[in-house]
Amino acid sequence: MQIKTKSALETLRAQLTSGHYQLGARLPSERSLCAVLGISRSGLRKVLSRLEAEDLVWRHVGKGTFAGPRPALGSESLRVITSKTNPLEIMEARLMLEPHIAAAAAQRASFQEIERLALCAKRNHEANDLETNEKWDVLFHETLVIATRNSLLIALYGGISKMRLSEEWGLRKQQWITPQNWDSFKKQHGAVVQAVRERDEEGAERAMRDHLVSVRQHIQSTYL
Amino acid sequence: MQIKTKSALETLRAQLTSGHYQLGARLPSERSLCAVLGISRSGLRKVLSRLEAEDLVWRHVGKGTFAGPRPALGSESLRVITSKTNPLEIMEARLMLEPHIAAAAAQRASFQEIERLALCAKRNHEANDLETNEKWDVLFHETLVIATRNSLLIALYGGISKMRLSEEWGLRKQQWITPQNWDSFKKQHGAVVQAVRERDEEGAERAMRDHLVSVRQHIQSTYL
DNA sequence: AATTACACCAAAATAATATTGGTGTCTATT
DNA sequence: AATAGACACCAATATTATTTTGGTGTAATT
Repeated sequence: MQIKTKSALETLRAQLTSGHYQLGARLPSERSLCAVLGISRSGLRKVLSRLEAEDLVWRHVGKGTFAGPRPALGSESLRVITSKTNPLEIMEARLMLEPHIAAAAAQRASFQEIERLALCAKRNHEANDLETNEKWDVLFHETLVIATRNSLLIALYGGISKMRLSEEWGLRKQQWITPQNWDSFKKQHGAVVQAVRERDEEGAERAMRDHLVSVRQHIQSTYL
Repeated sequence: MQIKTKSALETLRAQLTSGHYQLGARLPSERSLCAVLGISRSGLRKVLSRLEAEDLVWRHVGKGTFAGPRPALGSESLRVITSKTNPLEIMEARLMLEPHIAAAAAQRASFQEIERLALCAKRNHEANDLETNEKWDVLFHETLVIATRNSLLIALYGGISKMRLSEEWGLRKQQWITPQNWDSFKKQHGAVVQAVRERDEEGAERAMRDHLVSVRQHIQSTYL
């Protein structure tokens, strides 16, 4: 490496470590930065590659060069996720969230929401095709999360709902739904509704966990 | 209402109830639909307003008119949520998710991820301004969720992260961050890292819950 | 009095353009 | 021979412009 590019490297590294560029801040584009430093773009790119290896910057086509380590998260949209996730991942996420959601709902649900919950469970069981069944089931769990009054939770859960209503998901469900578990799911929904109605937070949490564990079990048995 | 518009109303209603338009399907634009039905746009809009009141269609500017009831969830973007939520809501959501995330991470984190975790905790404590501190803290928790290997969880947590990095949030944080708890937060992060390193799922879960409960307590004390 | 025709608005989708990092080649310099 | 520079081109992304959509009001028409 020549003296010119070497001095440029040290200049940049000094600026990055000294806080001249804040964490996450965007550096000038390569085309303008190489002019400022008085070196060619090829030379600058070697410098940047090295700084990237040191986790002092990270780069992305079309975006630019940024100070700090590469953020591994937040870049992917939900659509991209749909293709990468699988039913077991979804169940893991639901098992983390929904029992607590049920508990919070038991604490805060309005009378109207409880009735709506019961209606969803009823329609879900009455449904005579899988698509309608799934729609009411999704609505059941959505109603529950809405009852928590937590707008962030509601927004987050929207991601799960969208995924469940996606087409790829629908095709998969019929593999593990059978007349036997159809009936046990009905009982489990009923248990959740009753616990919420009685403001029994622990009971709602337990009933929801039982339900989701049961669902996961059926998925696992058909997938493994 | 004249006979022409009345017949148009019934035509549309028949198509909507008979399944000519599937649930969620998009109807032609008003400008083309009124031509097809042979009525004026003003007349068509009255018809559509009535159908909307009957929950047979729902409309949105720039999008179009759709068959079925208006979807209650998932329509709001994260930016909208940011204005409606508050620190306590965020902490409730984090308390639901992150202890379980920590447990899963303790089970699956790679060696590299554990080192990165330790680095984030270190940089977080070294930071001498609140903004940098918060950024490393967010990175810490993001690394943890990435270590779960669950792409859905990762996507969902992205919503929480974005909210924490929003400007409104940053202004609030300095109200509850003090030199005293600065140090206790450091110890709590260290406890999480150590538990993950020892593959102690229960310990990681407990350490994370302790940490978040502590954070929530500081928020509550300054807000109430 | 109801309907139509028309003009305009803001939200949203779509299309077009510009910018950015990534890559290779050829020339000039050392 | 080896390195640095200048250039052209690419694909991903951002930015800007344009078009389309439902929403609203007013005047003319029937």
